[in-house]
Amino acid sequence: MHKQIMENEENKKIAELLFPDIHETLEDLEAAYPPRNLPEGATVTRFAPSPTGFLHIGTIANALIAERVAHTSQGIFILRIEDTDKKREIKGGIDEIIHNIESFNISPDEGVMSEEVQKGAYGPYLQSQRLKIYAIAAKYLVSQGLAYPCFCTDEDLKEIRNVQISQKVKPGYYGQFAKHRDISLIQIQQEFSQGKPFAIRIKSDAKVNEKIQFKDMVKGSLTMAANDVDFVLLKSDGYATYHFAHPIDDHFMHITHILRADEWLPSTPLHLQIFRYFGWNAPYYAHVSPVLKMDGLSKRKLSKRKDPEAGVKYYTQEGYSSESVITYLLNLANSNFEDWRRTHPDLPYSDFPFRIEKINNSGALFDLRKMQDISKQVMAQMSSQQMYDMYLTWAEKYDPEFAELIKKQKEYTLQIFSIEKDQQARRKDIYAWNQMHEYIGCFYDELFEKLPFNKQLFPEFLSGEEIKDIINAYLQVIDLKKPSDQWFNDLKAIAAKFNIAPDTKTFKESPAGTYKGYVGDIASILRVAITKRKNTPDLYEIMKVMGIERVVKRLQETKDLL
RNA sequence: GGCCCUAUCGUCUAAUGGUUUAGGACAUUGGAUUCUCAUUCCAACAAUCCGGGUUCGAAUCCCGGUAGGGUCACCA
Repeated sequence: MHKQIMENEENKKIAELLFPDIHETLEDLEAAYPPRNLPEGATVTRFAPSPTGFLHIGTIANALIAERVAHTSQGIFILRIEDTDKKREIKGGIDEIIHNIESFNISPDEGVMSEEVQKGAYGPYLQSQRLKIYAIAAKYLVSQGLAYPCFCTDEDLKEIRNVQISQKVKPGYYGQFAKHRDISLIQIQQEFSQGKPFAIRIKSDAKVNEKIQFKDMVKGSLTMAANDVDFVLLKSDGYATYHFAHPIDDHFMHITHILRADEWLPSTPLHLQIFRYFGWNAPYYAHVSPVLKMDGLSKRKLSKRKDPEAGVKYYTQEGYSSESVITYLLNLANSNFEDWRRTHPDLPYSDFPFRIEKINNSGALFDLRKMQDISKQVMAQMSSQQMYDMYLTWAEKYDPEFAELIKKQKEYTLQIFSIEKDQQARRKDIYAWNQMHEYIGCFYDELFEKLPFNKQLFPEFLSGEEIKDIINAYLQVIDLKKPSDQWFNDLKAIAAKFNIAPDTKTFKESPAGTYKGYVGDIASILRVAITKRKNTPDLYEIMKVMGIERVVKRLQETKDLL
């Protein structure tokens, strides 16, 4: 009993020696960050990326999930930046993260809003600015004998590891291998006098073969070995490790649900240990599997180095609309989203009742084809104005010349976007903005002139002279004010003059040689003449949008090329 | 290697011990419609990893195998 009291005294002295400038206590922190006043059932989630300069599509998926979980429960979604690894940090990384999640409509209610601005009463939200909080927490653990300073150098740790390898035991700083575990005040003072740097390690209380149980909202009930490693809490540079920052930040920010990547699952016992040491309630955990890719015969995570589609940049550059990416990711996370979308085509995705429990508990292969299909559907649903706005935003960055052109001819462009767009949807021709230039380029005279003219596109059974005659014949009757069926009758009439069948059926059912072709060939000639392309949307609508002057001009010019 | 997780058409998945001839979507193939193409519509193809057990009954529960994934840092 007497010994216990002496130890307690010694621990307090060690804490003072290690953290002489820290005078605040855990109670002060609790008072500074009181419980949130939220409606029953509201969840508080966070997205906590590191500013390493590369945003993975899976990271966006997790951000989206966290945002949906918070906002479908009237809760709060926080952006916290985990910038505790100074070596990997990249300049401008924070702004890039913010810019990216915003472009996917993922808006934090609280946290880091820009490099300079933070919002909310539970900050700071930049881990590099929370060092004092970590120190207060670490000092508490040391004073309780639950953590201790470790003066090991990299070489010391390497040596421990080598011994463990030769003895064929588990590597790590634990038990008998944790050489500073029972370091005394006097020893610490000695190390201190030599100016040695130190890290703070947890003093694990795990018993041999001890198991812990916890429930994960995605993976279900889990039994894992209790952590027996004296892992690092505070690095020698004063920054917290993830393992320490996570419980502390999420406790004082009153996060209710931890949504994070699957790879954290094995370290959850460490985090639970910390919550227990502080006597705090642990939050709910939900570990989300990563997006995978086939590599030869095995699956692996989408790789930053090998797979362009791993980066968010890929989608923004190619011009997948944010709605398309969100739809795909939501679909991957809650597979019933697809059905919901079909039955509620007009509702915003935010109305979808997202459920953590529905998240799949194993990784899915990324399917670009599926994504493209979704993207086509999303684009087909857009109004012409929406399409114009979104495309212009993209083009201004990635195709500035064309952006100028469509800005100058906004009304014309809107009309082009409305071709074959009835009440419900438009044609599903393209899935990304980078296909748009080629798709609609021929409408603009400036670009049309530059397009190569290819005689081969005309029906090969007609001579240049015959094609000229057909164009002339059409020029005589051209009238775009007629309804489309009458317009088409004109084409049939021309067909008749040139010994061409009025429809496919007649052509096919007549004996060989009766007709040279069918009315589609007439349309084809006009199509090629005014677009220089073989495949286009509805010819009649194209002509109407282009206007009679432009159509006549292009038909005239085509004759000169034959 | 230790610990953990996972296993249904090629891909994403549904089926919560009996509603099942295992459903849908993407992809693929064929057909119908259309002035081309794209659509749209119809159809076809196609799966419960293997072996045991529990049960009247198993994709579903249990055990073992196999395969894949994750993780074992003063990175996050």
